[in-house]
Amino acid sequence: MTKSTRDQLLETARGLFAERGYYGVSIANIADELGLTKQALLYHFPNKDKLYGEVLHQISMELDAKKQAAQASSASAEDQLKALLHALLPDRDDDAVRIRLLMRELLDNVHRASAVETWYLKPFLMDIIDLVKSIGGWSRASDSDILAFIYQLLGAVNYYAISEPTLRGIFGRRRFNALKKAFAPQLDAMVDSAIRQPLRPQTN
Amino acid sequence: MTKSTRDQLLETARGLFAERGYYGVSIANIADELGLTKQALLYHFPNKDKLYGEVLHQISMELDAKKQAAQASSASAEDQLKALLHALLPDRDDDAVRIRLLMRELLDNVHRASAVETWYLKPFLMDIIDLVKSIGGWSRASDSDILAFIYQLLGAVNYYAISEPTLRGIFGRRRFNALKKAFAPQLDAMVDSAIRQPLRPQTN
DNA sequence: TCCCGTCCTTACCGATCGGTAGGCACCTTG
DNA sequence: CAAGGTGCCTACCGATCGGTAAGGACGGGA
Repeated sequence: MTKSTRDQLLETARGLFAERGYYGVSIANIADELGLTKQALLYHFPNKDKLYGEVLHQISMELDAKKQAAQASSASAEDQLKALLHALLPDRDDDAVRIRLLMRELLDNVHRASAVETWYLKPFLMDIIDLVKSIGGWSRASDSDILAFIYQLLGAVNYYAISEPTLRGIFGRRRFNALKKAFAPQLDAMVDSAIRQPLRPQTN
Repeated sequence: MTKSTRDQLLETARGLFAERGYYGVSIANIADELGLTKQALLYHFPNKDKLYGEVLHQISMELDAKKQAAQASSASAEDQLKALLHALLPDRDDDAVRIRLLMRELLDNVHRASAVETWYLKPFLMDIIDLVKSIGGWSRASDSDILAFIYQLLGAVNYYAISEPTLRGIFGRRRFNALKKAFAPQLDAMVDSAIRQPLRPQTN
């Protein structure tokens, strides 16, 4: 069974939106990619905004699935956190596409009234806070400290993910591959060392 | 002495490009903001691309200045690294604007042939690699490990910077301010603990 | 056979895009 | 006073934007 036109449109739209952003892609561009006219697209989706919203919705669900899979995969909270970070690292192309699109959404969220990013992000972060809290030594940390810690890890992963093409361009394929290999262990090391010394009493 | 129209246009363009992206802003939008027509803008800049390029050029120079200031501010390499990270954290509004725009550039760099991000980023990263190398314990680390470490720190800072409005929306002003306060110390702690245990022999 | 959805087309709309051509007011310099 | 450059304007261009209207090809069921 081949994919429906609608699903193909969603997939194509996701790729193009991730690559060029909402305003950088016209609905005609998306339809063209499949050899269709934009009116074909408008038959399946009422307008551009709704199409974009559906793409975002799909992505937020996929991300949630990743989180739940990571939590189910391992017993120790520390390993669950690591598993989640590894799951968020870009392995396949569509991983990178998803992260790029969410990063754009984060940037656009200021001026466009798309609450999608917000409502998916909040429970996502809350769950991870709980996860970190159940790691020995972090149980008495403040929510702010934990959130800062988490957000730094997520930032490391996501920023790296969108930088891959640029880094490959800067350093060449060989050195980039070495970097790619080094990234995950280095991330683990960061989690390890942070967990070993959760927080010095800063009292700020 | 008041700012020249040209400088005002550059400043306005920077803000709008950061907020809505290259395709999300028309040159008429930029000129309107100053009560001018787009033809006034086109008198000062040959076309939209050149204007955007000049904005990027300014930003890359400002970033370079921050790096040099951080390196000059402190004697110990570790403190220099921390100083640089703190300098990159968004304090004023224009800090956030700069980071947002560079993040967009990083996303667009894949398809638009703007080499600007690349040439500013490469020496920037190279310098920081040297900086980290001169920290005790990291001198024998591979360039890949160091780069991964650095990139994680930069990612933490930059991702947080573009997330501030969203995070404020999610958690409210009070809890967001607590997070903002917690972020810098938490970042220092991350650097501290990573420096204390530079790398376990991974041999990958 | 006729009819009715499904799926996609051509034709068209007003608005806006980046950019060009040409002119007008103002200031400086001779 | 005349000349020329500066800084901005109105008018206009073709292309493209998101979206509407209407119709045609095609398949299944009555």
